[in-house]
Amino acid sequence: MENKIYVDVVFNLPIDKSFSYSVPEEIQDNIELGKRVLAPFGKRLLTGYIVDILQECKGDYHIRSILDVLDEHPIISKEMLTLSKWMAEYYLSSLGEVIEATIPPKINLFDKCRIKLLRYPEDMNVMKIKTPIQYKVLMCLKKEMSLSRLEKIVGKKGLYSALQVLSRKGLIQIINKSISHKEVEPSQFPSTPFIPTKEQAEALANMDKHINSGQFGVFLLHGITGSGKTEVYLQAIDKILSQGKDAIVLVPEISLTSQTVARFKSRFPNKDIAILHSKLSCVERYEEWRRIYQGEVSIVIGARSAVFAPIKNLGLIILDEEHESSYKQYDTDPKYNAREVAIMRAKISSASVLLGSATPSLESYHNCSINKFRYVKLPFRIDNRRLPTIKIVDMCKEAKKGNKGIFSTLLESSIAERLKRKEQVILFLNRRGYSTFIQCKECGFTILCPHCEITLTYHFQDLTLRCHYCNYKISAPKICPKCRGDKLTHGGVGTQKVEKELQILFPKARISRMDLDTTKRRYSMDSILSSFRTGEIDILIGTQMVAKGHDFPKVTLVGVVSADTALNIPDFRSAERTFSLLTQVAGRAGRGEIPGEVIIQSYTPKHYAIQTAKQHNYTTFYRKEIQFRKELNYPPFLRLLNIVIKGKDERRVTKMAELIGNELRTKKKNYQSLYILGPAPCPLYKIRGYYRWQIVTKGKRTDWLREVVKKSLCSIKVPNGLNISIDMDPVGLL
DNA sequence: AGCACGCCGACT
DNA sequence: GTCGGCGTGCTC
Repeated sequence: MENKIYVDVVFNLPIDKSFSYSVPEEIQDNIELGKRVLAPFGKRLLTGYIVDILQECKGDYHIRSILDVLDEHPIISKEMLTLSKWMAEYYLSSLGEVIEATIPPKINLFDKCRIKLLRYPEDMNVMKIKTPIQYKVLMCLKKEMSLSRLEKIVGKKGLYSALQVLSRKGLIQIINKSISHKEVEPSQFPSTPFIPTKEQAEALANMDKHINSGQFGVFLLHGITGSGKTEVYLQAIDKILSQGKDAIVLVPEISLTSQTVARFKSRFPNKDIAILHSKLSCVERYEEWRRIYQGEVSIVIGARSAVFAPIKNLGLIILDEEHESSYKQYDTDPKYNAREVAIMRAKISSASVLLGSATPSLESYHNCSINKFRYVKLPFRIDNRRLPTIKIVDMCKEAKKGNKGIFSTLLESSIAERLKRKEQVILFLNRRGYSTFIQCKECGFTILCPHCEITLTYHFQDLTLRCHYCNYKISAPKICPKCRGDKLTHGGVGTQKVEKELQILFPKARISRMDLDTTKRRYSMDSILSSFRTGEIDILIGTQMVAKGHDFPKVTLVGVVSADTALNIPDFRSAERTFSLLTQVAGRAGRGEIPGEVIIQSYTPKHYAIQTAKQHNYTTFYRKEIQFRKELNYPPFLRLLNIVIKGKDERRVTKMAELIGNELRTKKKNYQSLYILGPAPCPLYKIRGYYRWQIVTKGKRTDWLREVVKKSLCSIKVPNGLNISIDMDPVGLL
């Protein structure tokens, strides 16, 4: 006598709940955690994921039965399910949505879920075909048909129950050709001889002990630009592979995958490598995922979402440029950070994490200082090549000299010099002109919020300056509060403008621009980069994307058109971003034989982020920055959770924001060290007709933050036309 | 998220 | 009279 079995199922819906179903006896043997099921949900038929198996079912609701199990083998492993549950809780997302984010998109479309007609009833009455839909299904089915096709013909209404009844009567069969599952023997990998430098060897020896022990551990590899971090990655992976384990390598940008893959392939020629990122087509992505799932692959290289690669025996996750904000997903739920997820995944799977950066995030470096992470340093460049010399041009002085253009005389003459010598130039520009800050052209002063120390944003409707964290408001001054000068200007120059002016100054130079606009096409970035590498371009103008990881030996000059754009972004991380950006771009210069030179233009040349970048001094920058974070209660000392209210009707948005703000403030009394800032307009408070306000919550403990926010939001009904999104550990810049 | 129920305005 | 707007509430 078999016991009845129930399953808890979650769906890809914004519902923070699982639903219990009974399981028909015929498919009870097929039930397993992490498999997909076809289940009736209201009037709909949905694909859900088994997250629990129960012997009995309590609850006074009417229990329905699942229709079918869609997988032969679990699509979500036990470890991935544990990880998903943690993510759902931590990022305040529904489990179903998290699970859906961890598998390739539209995977359900690849299901060959088909309906087969077994026999046609001679007499409808004998078979008790009662409902019209059952009749319709039988009439439509010739021999075999996909479920989606059938749905199109007969409609969704009542289809699931009709199918259920018909399959019970043995008239039809529901077939799934699902993903198969191969167990593969981990093969021994012959290691290729490679001689690491003294520093690299030391770094590796440090890690080896822990990697060999097969225990969870996080390493921060702090290697200055050009110190050969990639070689350390390769060595670490070699170690992991020789243990029969597999590795995931995360890179911050899709553009970096192809060159990383090339490097890894030449190093591990007889290993299969999979690539995962969002610019792959659905089919390609699914195919790569399938290869990993079936154990054909030992190394996965990819962007953020590759952290979910279905690797079976995970040994190591590498995050290159771990400080990059692109590891944080901020547009769709769950708003996860691949760095945190990687660490959690490694913990669950007893694997290691290797975070690499020339400019570690404050959080990671701080974690080293409290011994949560292990710190490993590569302090020298390969072949002891010198770091480029950095010159800072004070643009205030430049303006006083009467130079009103974008380029200082030094930068202009330096460019001319390189052109004459047939060397290459990169001009870097952080085009974030949107943050309409006001800066004094005479003394470089920007007005900061007295409470939050972030740049105030100019609102032209009511001529005010506002803090978008706490909504501190003053009317926009006409003269500089510091030097009494009257040359207050709006910051922000675009790449197009730079290109135009440059073309006028140097009509013969071959200039190319690389930013979001010119790289939208799939391989356009690769083609721009390769023509720059082969010397078809003299000057490359670009945004952040030129700063990252590329190796151009012929580049001897890097110009930063304006270091202030990044510095004046209204965000508490603006100094950190400026420091790392300047360090990264500077790292592009002098990678060949000829030493490089960097010229940084700024109206605030004395700022510590710019000064420490000039001196290549991370430690000093860290000390100053961590002190600032401590004084103003910013991460890593307090944690942030951001609530964004979005809608087309501005008044309704602000009203809702106030309502939530009040609710939070009444609820926060039960908790210690909790701060509610705002509501205030978002830095980009109007996008495509939508108004956005935010409430920044700060607290010592993330669980309390989540609890307060959860409780406050569940007592508020969100009306139509308004959207509320929650962002744990936001990286800012919405 | 969908989908239905439900309760008020302008139409054949 | 009803067609249809979208507010509210539920889905095992």
